[in-house]
Amino acid sequence: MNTGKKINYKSWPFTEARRIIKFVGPGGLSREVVFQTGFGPSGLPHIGTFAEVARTTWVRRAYEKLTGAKTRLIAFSDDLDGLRKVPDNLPKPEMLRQNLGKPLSDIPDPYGCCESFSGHMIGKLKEFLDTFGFDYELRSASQAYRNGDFNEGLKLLLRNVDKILEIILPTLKEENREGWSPFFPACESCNRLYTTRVTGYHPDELTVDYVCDAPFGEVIGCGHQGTASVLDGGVKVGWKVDWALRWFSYGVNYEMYGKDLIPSAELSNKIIRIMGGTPPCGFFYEMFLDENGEKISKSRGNGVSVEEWLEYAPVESLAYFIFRDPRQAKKLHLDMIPRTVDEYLDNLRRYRDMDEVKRLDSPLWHIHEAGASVPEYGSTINFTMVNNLVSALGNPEVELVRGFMTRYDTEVAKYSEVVDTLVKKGIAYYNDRILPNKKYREPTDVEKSLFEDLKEALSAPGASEMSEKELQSLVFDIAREKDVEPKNLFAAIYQVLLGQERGPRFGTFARLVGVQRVIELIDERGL
RNA sequence: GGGCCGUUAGCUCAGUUUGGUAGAGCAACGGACUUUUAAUCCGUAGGUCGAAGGUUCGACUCCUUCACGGCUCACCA
Repeated sequence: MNTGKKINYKSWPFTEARRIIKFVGPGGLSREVVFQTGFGPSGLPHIGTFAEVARTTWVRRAYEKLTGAKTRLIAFSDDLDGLRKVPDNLPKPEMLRQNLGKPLSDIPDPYGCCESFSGHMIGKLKEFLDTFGFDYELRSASQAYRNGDFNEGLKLLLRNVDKILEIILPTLKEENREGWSPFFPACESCNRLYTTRVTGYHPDELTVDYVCDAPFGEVIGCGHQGTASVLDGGVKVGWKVDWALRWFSYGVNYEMYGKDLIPSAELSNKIIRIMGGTPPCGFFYEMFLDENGEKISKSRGNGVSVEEWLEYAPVESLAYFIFRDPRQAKKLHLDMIPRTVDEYLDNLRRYRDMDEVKRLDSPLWHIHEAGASVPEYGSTINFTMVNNLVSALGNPEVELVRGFMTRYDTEVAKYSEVVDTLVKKGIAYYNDRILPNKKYREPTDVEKSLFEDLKEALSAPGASEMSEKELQSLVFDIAREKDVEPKNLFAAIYQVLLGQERGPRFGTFARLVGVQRVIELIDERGL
């Protein structure tokens, strides 16, 4: 894989890959590079989850392409975090309320199907990621801590707790500094994490003393006093320290994060240095915004979910959208789906004629498994056209739409896979987003009589055998007979019969849906 | 208060790494197909590249300052 080495591919995953190459140094190329991405399992996976794994994967593939080196992607779930508040979109809120402050991995599954709360969420995450064919190793905090994966790092943290406090405390509000500890012991009596306070450190014994008496939301500590080992899951460490611990223990070389985590990443960098480790190559990305430019938040329900997007458009289009410059905040809303899909299809058409060098900088190369699975597409059919067509046909079957398109472009059959998805999604989009906004105009008196003429002509013997051309000229004849500009009658057909400003060529349309259907449309409007 | 991003055509964005008098798509407008209407083709118009200063023979591009819009952080991962 040396062919690409001298070429400066400029798409951002390659820019990132070059950063990693520089970062690991000449000796690093022979070692496996570890990419990481982390998730909080307190909720269901969402678009940010998708974006983070996708982007990390793109950089990973670019790095592999440039170096031929081996890589791994660790997907890490923070299931040892305590439940901080009861999510309002989950069942059994009362049960969850009673478990506030306990590790997510030790709380029953509110859906009742998995072994724990976090088990359910991790299962969903896995399902979600597998849908898109991502390659990753799933790990969880509960396993990692309890298996002792982090023990070496935890020892170092305890031995250097003074230095860590020195770094973290100045970043806290005055009133929170007193008594703050990077360690959260799980109370051996009530199993809560956030109600314990560390009262003493014992680096030689590898333990901490604690008392479980702190208030946490609606709950308060049980009053238990004890000593916990920092090893094997006896304590969990606080967020920024946790991040450093993971980097240290797994030898993470690359991780992406939202820009809200920049300060956290800086602190974690300092902490891992105290531990004697090397911080990974970090990359922050901008947030997703809704149509009003506000940050997308699941709890507020603004913006778009992955599920919604996939209902109306193929997954490739979402990947295509997310691919664009991660350093630029992106507005994400459903109304931009048609444009995004069309742009994606445009790229697909152009991809065929690109040389290898250009292809590597195409978003399609990246989003389709490093160029391994870019579909062929040469038709001019796009999402906008499908939408117009579906709209004109009035919620048709997939078959009917395909038939219509074949008339327009005989090539369509060659790309049936792409086109069929397009049509299916287009129909869903039409039903949910266009149909509710249709406006049927009442016809004028003149138009009424024109429609009557049209209906009469279409009902005449032999009309059902008319060709597209004959049907088309029928409209002209009828209009001219009454001294009406033909274009006005066409406009009336779209606005009165179909409830839209524009539409397909009448002859083709009538031929496909059948003369009888046109008559029905006229009848339906009470003409 | 700290950090960050953005500002280029009506809209959505390329172009900035490696300086050489601005591009695409859509929208608009005009035309062609002896019938403008899912379309296609040809063409036209549209930008003091947020502002000012600096470096340079030359700046959208590099440097400095500022303005505007927005995001984010202070233990919540």
